Amino acid sequence: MESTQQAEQQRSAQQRRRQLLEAADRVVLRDGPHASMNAIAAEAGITKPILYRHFGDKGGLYRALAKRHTDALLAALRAALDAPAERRRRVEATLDTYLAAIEARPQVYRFLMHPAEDSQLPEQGFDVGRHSAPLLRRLGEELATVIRERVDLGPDSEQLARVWGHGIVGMMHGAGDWWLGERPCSREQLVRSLADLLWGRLAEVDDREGGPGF
Amino acid sequence: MESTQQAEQQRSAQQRRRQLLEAADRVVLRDGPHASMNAIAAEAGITKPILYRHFGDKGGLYRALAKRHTDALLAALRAALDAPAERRRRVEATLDTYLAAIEARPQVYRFLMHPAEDSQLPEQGFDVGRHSAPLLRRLGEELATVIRERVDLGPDSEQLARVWGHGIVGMMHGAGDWWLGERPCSREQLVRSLADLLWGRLAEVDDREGGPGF
DNA sequence: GACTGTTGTTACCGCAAGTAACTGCCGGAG
DNA sequence: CTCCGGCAGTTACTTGCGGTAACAACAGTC
Repeated sequence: MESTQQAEQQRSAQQRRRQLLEAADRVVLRDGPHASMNAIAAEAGITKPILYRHFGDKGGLYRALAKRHTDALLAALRAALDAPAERRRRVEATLDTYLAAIEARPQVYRFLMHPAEDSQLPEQGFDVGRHSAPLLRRLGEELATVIRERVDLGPDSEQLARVWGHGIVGMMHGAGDWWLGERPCSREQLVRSLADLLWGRLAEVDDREGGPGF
Repeated sequence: MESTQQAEQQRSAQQRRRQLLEAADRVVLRDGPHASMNAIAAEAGITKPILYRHFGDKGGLYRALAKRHTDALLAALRAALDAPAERRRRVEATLDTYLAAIEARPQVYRFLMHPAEDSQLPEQGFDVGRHSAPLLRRLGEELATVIRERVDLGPDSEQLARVWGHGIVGMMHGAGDWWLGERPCSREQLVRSLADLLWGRLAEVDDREGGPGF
């Protein structure tokens, strides 16, 4: 016991931080986003104040935790997004990568989508329109960049690319969340349906005969 | 008679409940979703236990509060969705109605998007894929119904309509949230850009010459 | 050996959710 | 008139969590 304790003590602060993050990860993935600091500290074999010395407050710990997972997922998505294939294939690969990730580790997904919890000091009123998780914001910007670089949108391409980036990410998120909860179809089918939507099938298909309004 | 007495009591209880909800509304819209039960009770001129007698727990109060606003917004959106106009106009009107609503009352928006708070007993692990606010779920289903009824999608129209419903709602939500936070363009422009996206412009536009991957 | 920084502890504060137990009131029964 | 059951409302409490202050051991340094 003492030897391992001493060995642990001699490690650098960075390594300690990683250790703590891994312990926090285990607890959060087991108990959900409402895991208490006490529980995390206990899992790490220490007590609360040490966590606070390393991460400031709970928001800091959660932000650090979220950053790890976000970076990992973003790297995977970047790979799918940058693959040398035609556009439709890239879009499908990216959708599938995202959906496979949230399907494989739904607890991570649930944690990542928690919008910053508190972290809101009483400023004035409260910050509006910052519901989305940082992951979605980063993803939207990333996709906007890719669109801007790869697609020729004519004038206003800057604005248009950003709108589309966040819109497509939102579509992926919304459909993915619903799908993960109800599992109404296979992943391949979902990917194809969403790609079809983006490919304008909504505009092409006919109205039903006898529908109201016509 | 007992029945009339009970009816009167129920009626007054209903009125009281509405009064309390209105007070809660004021506090939540002033202080944000972290308003304390004490504060709400004080605003209503009473004390905590009465709130608990009426709503069970905080989740119950918040659910009742959210239902009011969700119903109101859904009614407005249904009107836009059912208007007798061509499809593109209906889509734009619906998008604009939603965006105008979140623009006009961002605090309501912020409150509605809070995903059910806790309310999760430790079953096994924790419920996966239920991040989205009830509003978004209901909206997605609503839109799916409209699509299914009005558009001829061939086989698998059931699944396809639901995927598209939730996907489009997610797109609206994601882009709307980002737009509300950064205000990068006018509402009209946002509406048009999103409608363009849905109308397949992404599939139509050309790649940039010299891009990677080709 | 005293001086200082790191790493850890215990014990506490403040605050919010939720509850138990009491009080005052009103309308009907004897 | 009096007594009594039920309902609105209160005070005062428990529990649990985020966050912090103050203290305790141990390392290396002069």
